Amino acid sequence: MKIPPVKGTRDFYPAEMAVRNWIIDGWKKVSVRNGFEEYDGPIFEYLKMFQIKSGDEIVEQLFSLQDRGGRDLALRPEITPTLARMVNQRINSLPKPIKWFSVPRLFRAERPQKGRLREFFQWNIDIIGVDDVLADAEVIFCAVDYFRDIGLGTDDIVVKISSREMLAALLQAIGIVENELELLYAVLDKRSRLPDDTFEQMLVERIADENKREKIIELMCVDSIEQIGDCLELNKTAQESVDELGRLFELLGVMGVGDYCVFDIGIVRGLAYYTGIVFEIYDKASELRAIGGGGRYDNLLKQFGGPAIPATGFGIGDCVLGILLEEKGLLQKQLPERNLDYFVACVDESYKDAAVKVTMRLRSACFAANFSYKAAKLNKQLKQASDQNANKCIIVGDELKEDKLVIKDMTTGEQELIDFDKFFAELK
RNA sequence: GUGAAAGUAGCUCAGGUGGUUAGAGCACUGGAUUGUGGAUCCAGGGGUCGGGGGUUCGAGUCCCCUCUUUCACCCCA
Repeated sequence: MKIPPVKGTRDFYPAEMAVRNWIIDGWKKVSVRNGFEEYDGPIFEYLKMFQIKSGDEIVEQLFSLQDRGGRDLALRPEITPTLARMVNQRINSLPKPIKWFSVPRLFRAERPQKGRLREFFQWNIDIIGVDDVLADAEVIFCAVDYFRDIGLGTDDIVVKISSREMLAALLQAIGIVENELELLYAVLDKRSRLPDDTFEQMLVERIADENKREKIIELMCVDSIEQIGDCLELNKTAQESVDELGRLFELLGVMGVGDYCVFDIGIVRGLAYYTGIVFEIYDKASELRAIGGGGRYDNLLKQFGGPAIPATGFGIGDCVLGILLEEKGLLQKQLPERNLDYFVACVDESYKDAAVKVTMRLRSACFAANFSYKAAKLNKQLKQASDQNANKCIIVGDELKEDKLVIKDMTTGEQELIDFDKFFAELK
C-alpha cells in the first residue's frame, strides 16, 4: 500500500533540507548577533491556550487531539502563547529586558495555497519588558538585518509600518466609538487587497454616517506621517502616537535601515491584541502574501495570567520567504554545497580494508570522509569522489607496500605521494 | 468551508475524433576505460497512465465519484 504525504506538508530531501537549514541558520545567526537568546517549548499545548488570544473561530484552523486522559490538546499554530506562559512562570526571576528568539515548527489546518502550508517554520523574536519605541525599532532592525544579510535589498522588500494606537486615536477623533473599532480594523486591513468601490461598500456596512466614512477614506489615503495633521485635528493621544511613530522612523534611520521602511496607514494586522506599532514585510512588487509581520502587544502577558508587561516582536515564516529567494535566484549562489574532506579509494579488493581503516582514522581526526562499499574500478570510485564533492581523494594501492599513500587534489587534479605516518601526523 | 484548473517514469513533458506490447529528454545503474573523476558514446532498470466505479468487443483517451496539487475566496495568529 502506497501512502502519500499528508496534505500541506513537505518532504525535505537533502536538496530541500539544505535550503531549510540555510534559512534557519541565518535566522539564528542574526538573532544571536542582535543579542537574543533561543528558547523553545512543546510542540503541542492545551487547546485552551490558543483560544485565549484568538477566540473560538481559530479552533477550526487547529490540528487538535485528545490524549488518553481526555485532555484537549492542539499542535501549536504559533509560539507566542507558549512564550507568554514561559515568561509568566518565571517573571520575577528573569533578568529584564527579555530578548528571546525561537524557530518553532508550526501547524495550521488551513487550505494550502501559494506561500501557505499546513506545516512550516517561523522565526520569532520578542523583546519583553521594554516600552520604549527603541525596542520596536530594534525588532524591525533585526528583520532587515537578516534580509540584508541574505542579499534582499531595498529593491526586493519593504517594511510597511503603522501604529494601532495611533489609528485608534484618529478613528476616535473622527467619532468612531471604541467598540466599533475592532470590526472596522478588519475592513481597513483588507483595503490594499480590494478595489476602491468594494472597500467603500464594505465601509458602508460598518459605518452609517457618511461624514465619518469620508473622513476615514481621506485618512486612509495619507501617505506620510506629516499629512495626518493636515487631514485631522489631533488630540493629545493621537499627537503622542504620531510623535512616537516619527521617533521610530528616526531611530530606524539611526540604525541604518530607514530606506527599507515606509509608513503605511493601511497596516492594521488582523489580530486584536496589537496595541501600538504594527508592521508587515512584503516583497517590493507586492506579488506575494506578507513575508512576515509583528508589532507591540502590551496586554498579552496579562491575558495569559501574568502581570502587565510591555512586549514587542515579530514572526517570519519560511514559505513566502523561500518563494521569494527562489524567484530572486538567491539560493543557488549562497547555499553551501555538500562537502567531503576526503574520499578514500582502493585500487582493488586487497586494499579495501586498508581504505576503510584510513577512512576511520580521518573520521577520528574530525574530517568528513567516505569510502566505496565496492572495490569498483578506480574510475568509478573517482567519479563517486567527484559526485560527493570531495576536496581530496586518497588512493590506496601498491604504494602502501612502501608505506605510502597517493593524495589527489580533486580541484586541481594534482597528485602527490606521501608517507603514511607523515600524512596522519600532519593532519590538522 | 466555497469556486476554478491540473494529475502519464524520480523530474520536464509527448501520446489526432477510443484500437497491438505507452514514448522522449534529463536523472539513475552498468559498460566502452584491468591504477585516475567532471565529457562523450552504447546498453539497462524503472509506469496497475493519481485511485475507484461506469460506458464499450476494447479506455491513458469518454462519463461519474474520490484523493492530491496549483490558483483564487474565507481566514491569516
